[in-house]
Amino acid sequence: MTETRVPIPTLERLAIYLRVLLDAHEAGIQTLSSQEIEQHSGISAAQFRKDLSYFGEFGKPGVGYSVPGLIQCIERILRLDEEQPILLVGAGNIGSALVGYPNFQAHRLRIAAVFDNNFVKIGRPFGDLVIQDIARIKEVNAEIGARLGIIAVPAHAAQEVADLLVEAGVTGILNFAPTILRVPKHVHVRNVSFLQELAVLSYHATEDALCVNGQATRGGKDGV
Amino acid sequence: MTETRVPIPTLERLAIYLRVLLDAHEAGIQTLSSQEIEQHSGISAAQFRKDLSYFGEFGKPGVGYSVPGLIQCIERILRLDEEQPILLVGAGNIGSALVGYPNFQAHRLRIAAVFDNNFVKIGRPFGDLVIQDIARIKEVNAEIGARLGIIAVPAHAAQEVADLLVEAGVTGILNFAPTILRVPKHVHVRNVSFLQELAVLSYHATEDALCVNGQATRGGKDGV
DNA sequence: GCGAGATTGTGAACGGTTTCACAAATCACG
DNA sequence: CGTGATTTGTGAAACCGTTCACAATCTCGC
Repeated sequence: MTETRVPIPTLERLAIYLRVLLDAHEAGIQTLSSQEIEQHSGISAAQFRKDLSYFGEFGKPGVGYSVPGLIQCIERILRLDEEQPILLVGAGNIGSALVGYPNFQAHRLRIAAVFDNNFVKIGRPFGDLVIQDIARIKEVNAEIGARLGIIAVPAHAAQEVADLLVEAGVTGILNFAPTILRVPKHVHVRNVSFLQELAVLSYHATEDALCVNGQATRGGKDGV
Repeated sequence: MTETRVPIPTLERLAIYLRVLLDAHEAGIQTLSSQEIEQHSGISAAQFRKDLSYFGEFGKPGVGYSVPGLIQCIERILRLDEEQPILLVGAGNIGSALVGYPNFQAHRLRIAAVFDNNFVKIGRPFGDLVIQDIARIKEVNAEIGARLGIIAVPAHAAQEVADLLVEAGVTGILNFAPTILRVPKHVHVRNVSFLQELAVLSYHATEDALCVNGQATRGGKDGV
């Protein structure tokens, strides 16, 4: 284990391994080999071992990995070993789906507060929470101390919300708005774009490669 | 432009360029250089040009790219130039957010039918649609002819739904359930996992590298 | 206690994407 | 029409992540 920076894909897979391990744990399985993890995760055994090697040595040669042990380790790595409060901004459809999302709990992720700028919504209940005024976000997070925030507002408001989240002390933002966010260097952003995902699928869904080369260039005329 | 397979990351970025171009178009801008696209998308100019080069030549040296022209080309590439019907399975929170998602329209993506297996829900309105029995999905899609499907059901039901979608003729699946789906080779799956995204952010949100090496291996004892 | 069998951790090879750098193309303007 | 400034498209180089292959480690049964 050399002191390299951990690749993002590795971190993403870590969350997958964790899910597999939690399932196995629930099923009462005590030990799993990298081979078996491959079967359950679809990720190659070699990849799994390499991923873990960034963080240390967690298995026993000839045996495999202790399920409860590895769960603990991965949770520690991902900082999911203690409750991780999250600020949600945007009490619309997506926000609603998120507060109702049942799987957060198992990973100790908890939406600790919801904000919106719509005066009609402020004060109304939202899941177990009450919608608060976005203007008070900094003040509220002084209590909560959340480092994670979710942006579930329309694109045109997203940058402003991002600025507020950063000011409130958030260093990780999950962004559902289809916009590029400008944030300070120490803040991490991950974008979730349904459109992007569907666009990629749309491309693949039709296999005939209808190339549009020459035409395309000519199409440019109307713009110049 | 050689006849290479297009990298997935390129396709993902194509959707981003398209968004930037649509914004520019709305603002009345007629021409954009790769440099300007970089400014608006956060993706390097060289990357942009390389991405487009997989599909042909769309720009004019010394000038840049015609905004309306390039919009058309990218839409054609991504098969977003004509309406793309989508089957949604799962009339829960996430499904609800999706039918209410306003940005699909601009990309000609349309959720054409919603399915669920809950008898209480079947027949009820859902957005502009009526929830239909999942058992009839194949029959219904014989009419619609959708090639894209969205899985927004609990993890334990996801594989079964995937099988039904494939049988109904879908070749691209957007999966919101936290499970690995097994599908035939010709079917493409893209997973959206809030947990995974938040886990990655959670890792980065705390910068102190608390390594847990030796301990971890020992922690394994309780499992073996 | 020892040999057979299993599985890990990791350096090295590989393959694919991104970045670089520059020739070719286009336009503006005198 | 020719020169200079601009920008594209793309081969080559650099970079990064994945796959491979094997020595080191551990367990089990005799």
